[in-house]
Amino acid sequence: MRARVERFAEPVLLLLLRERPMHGYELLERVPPLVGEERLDVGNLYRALRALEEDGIVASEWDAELPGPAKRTYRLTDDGRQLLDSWAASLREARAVVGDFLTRYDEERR
Amino acid sequence: MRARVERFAEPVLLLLLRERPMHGYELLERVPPLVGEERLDVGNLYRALRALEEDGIVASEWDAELPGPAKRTYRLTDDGRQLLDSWAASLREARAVVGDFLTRYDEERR
DNA sequence: CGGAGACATATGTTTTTTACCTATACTGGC
DNA sequence: GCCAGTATAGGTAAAAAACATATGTCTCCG
Repeated sequence: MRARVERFAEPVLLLLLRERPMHGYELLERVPPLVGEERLDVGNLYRALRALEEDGIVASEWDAELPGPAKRTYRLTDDGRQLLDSWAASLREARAVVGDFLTRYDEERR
Repeated sequence: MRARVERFAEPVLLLLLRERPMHGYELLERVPPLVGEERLDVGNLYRALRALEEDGIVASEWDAELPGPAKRTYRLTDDGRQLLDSWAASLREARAVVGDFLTRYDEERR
């Protein structure tokens, strides 16, 4: 019964892409440690990326640097940066709410 | 796009019931401020309570103190206390994960 | 040179969680 | 008698997550 933040993978994705553009497979490896999970579902990751692209949060292009399987490099758009900022604000609130819960939990502990 | 902790209403329920037994309708009023939401869905609340009871996390009995509609008073069982403890531990972790995210977010802000 | 395994992207389906809506019953006050 | 507040409960739709499978490329190894 692990407590998890809803859709937390999304802001993590955006954060990583703000640091530098990368492709999906790399995100697949880099997201989990930040989320505190073993692994990220592959299918859902690519679906999420395409959804974010539809909404103009990320943009991608195929890498033509020949060798290796076709890969798409994603980068954060300006709208994406804004979305990340609002995720951050919202996560700060959520963290405070959990903090209040824990304070109250510790208070009346017995 | 509010960041919410998955199933957060449940540990809040348990916390409130640890403080003192109460009935569902009272929880309905007391949970939302702790969760940082406007309201808690009525139907889901009672469903959750019955599920928790099936699992031996809470126990309830009808109040026969006549006036008013029939009401059920819920209290936390020993198993419930244990579950609350493990929720708390898990929420502490989740809070730390979000904290790390925010630190990293603030670092490379630009 | 054939096959295993890592890299890379993607779709389909099921389950779980949440949201939304409706139903029922008792009581007090107007 | 009816309306609003108290109290519990079911049904169903939508959203999110988990689980499973497909397809193609390239590298390394025997």
